[in-house]
Amino acid sequence: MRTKTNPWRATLTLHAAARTIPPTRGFLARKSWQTDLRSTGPFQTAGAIVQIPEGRQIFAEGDDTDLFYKVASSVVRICKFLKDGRRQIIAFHMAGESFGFELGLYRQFTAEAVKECTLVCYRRRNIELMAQKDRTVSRQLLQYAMQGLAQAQAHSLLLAKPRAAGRIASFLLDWQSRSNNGAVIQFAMSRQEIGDHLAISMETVSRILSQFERDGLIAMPSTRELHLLNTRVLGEMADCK
Amino acid sequence: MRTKTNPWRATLTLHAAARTIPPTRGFLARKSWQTDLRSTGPFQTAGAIVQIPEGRQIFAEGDDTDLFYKVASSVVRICKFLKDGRRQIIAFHMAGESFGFELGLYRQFTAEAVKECTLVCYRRRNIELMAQKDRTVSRQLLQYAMQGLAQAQAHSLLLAKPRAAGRIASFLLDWQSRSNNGAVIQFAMSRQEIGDHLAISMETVSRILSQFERDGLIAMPSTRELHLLNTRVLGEMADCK
DNA sequence: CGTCTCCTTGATTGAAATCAACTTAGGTGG
DNA sequence: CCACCTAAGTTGATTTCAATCAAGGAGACG
Repeated sequence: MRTKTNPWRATLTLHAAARTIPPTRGFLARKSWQTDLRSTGPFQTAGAIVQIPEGRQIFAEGDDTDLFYKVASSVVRICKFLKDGRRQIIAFHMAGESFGFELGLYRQFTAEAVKECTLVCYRRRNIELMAQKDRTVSRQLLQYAMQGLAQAQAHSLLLAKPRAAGRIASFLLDWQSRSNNGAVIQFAMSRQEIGDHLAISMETVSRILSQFERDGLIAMPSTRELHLLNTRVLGEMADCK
Repeated sequence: MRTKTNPWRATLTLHAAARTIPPTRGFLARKSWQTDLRSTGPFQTAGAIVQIPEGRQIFAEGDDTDLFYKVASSVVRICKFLKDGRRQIIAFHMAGESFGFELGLYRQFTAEAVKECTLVCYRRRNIELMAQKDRTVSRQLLQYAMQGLAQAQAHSLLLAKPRAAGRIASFLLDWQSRSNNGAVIQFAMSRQEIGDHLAISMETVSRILSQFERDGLIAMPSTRELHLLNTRVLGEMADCK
């Protein structure tokens, strides 16, 4: 092994295990299809509930796109493993958000549980059949796709920011608005994961969060808990840098 | 910087049946969830042809999302004007590609003609009504949204590249595959526009293209014409940096 | 108590932004 | 046709910011 530690190499070994352990298709086929009490849409009766342990892969690049998901609890990361060894996290999804929608027959991205999470899993084929009969289903599908599009575009705008501080400020405000938890943010993900999402190094994430704290913009009671103290200035940083 | 007038609305009233549009191709051409409406689709009779002069705005941030478009000729840029004065171009669209699809009632982005261009314009309300009756229309809508999603995700991956050379190499290869013109690329856009798309400065774009030429990766007979000489090495740069 | 992982902080290096000067291409009118 | 003008593009010098390399600290856990 190398002297330099690769924080997600551990997760990579989990992938290998995950590929053999949870046989996505058979596993779910055996599972009884049950009603998702959290869902309110027309998909209500179509989902199966799945539990995924921390760090475990949900699907991998190259898999069939025969299933898609909705997060019931915790956080999921959607990532791409690049040839140069980097991992780019193109999205985090939290409770209520759907993911796993893809255009082609095979997946372009890998999905993994950031922490142990509960998902509702839909069989694409079933939903497509439903969409043929039920107009509300096809509208819901379009809605999901458009939400994903808006999120991806927002992420492009974030990555286009020239300064790391601006990206982190944007990320904090976005995360706050999505988690609906007031000024308090509970991070499920590590500094490394934040960095892989914002395309900056773990060290820079740490440095800038420290700087924000020194400037009185945030408070960090613990490494994974963060209070936004001055959203106005954070917003200015997000807008301007 | 640019004119604020919207002179194309007048042109809209002259309703002409949309002629056959070049079919979508390239990385978006996938099997599933795809409907090809190039000659028989219901969209064929629903579009109005519009001509937009160079640099002119097609729609602006804040406008109603009551129309969407397909490019018949030339190139369109979709951009966001940021508070710090920067312009981020989130996408270029070329012949055969559609744009202007947005989730909400009001636009998040501005569209402008890079060069004088011809568009086919669809009224969203009409298409939605058609989608209620015709399943192929609703599938086409979903298809458009998914294509936009895939493109936005690809752009996120591009912007996440840490080195400017990698972004430019990716951009060149993407542009080549979309323009279907062999190894020759004709740029409609300026260095500044490329920079605004890749989130790097105009000067760096110029420097790196010069470097590529010195390294024998490309040839530049003129500033807007570019020949890819070594796509293998360009591909490696796109992958690795 | 040691060990591991995650996080923080410091020192150095490297790449791109910025500032600035200069060149080229394209258009206009004499 | 040329002289001129302007916008676009190139190249160089300097500065700035974040990556990298390196070391140490904090918390979890057996």
